[in-house]
Amino acid sequence: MNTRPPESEPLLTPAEVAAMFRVDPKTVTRWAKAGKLSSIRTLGGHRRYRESEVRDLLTGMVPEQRRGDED
Amino acid sequence: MNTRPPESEPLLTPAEVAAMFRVDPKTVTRWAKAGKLSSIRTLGGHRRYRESEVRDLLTGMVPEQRRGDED
DNA sequence: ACCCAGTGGGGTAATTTGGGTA
DNA sequence: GATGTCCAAATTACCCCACTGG
Repeated sequence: MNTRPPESEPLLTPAEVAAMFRVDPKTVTRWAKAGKLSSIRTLGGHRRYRESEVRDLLTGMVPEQRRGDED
Repeated sequence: MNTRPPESEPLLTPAEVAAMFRVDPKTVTRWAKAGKLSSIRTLGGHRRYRESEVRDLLTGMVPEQRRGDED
């Protein structure tokens, strides 16, 4: 059979991302529209999200400001 | 004169394309039926897809597909 | 010829989209 | 401003069984 599987980054469905963040799938869509989260489109127009990016966001590895601790 | 032998472009199975888009293999079949994705047929009737075309579709760099702006 | 994972064809649920609204 | 919800339409996922690919 095909011994050369094409390398592709794992993608997540809107429902999966929503479950990970404990938000409504619609909210995830808004994040994508706002450019806060990059998305890939299926040929039918549905969005898919990069698992690596979502994981980084969940871990708090955002390039934005990191909240410091107060004294 | 062309001294180049006909290089066969790498073909992908429905399952491989489906994995790249994170969709069901049947969905890829629908895309082919709808003409959104060109397909090659085996002598038995199974579909094969061009890897280059699939990659372009994934990247969004396709002349077709006029929808909303990117996210 | 047998095995069996994958595919085609069909039908039916489930999810997603987009807009408007709370 | 950011989320959640309701709605209709579109897209996708899952179910069957018969056939193909190797």
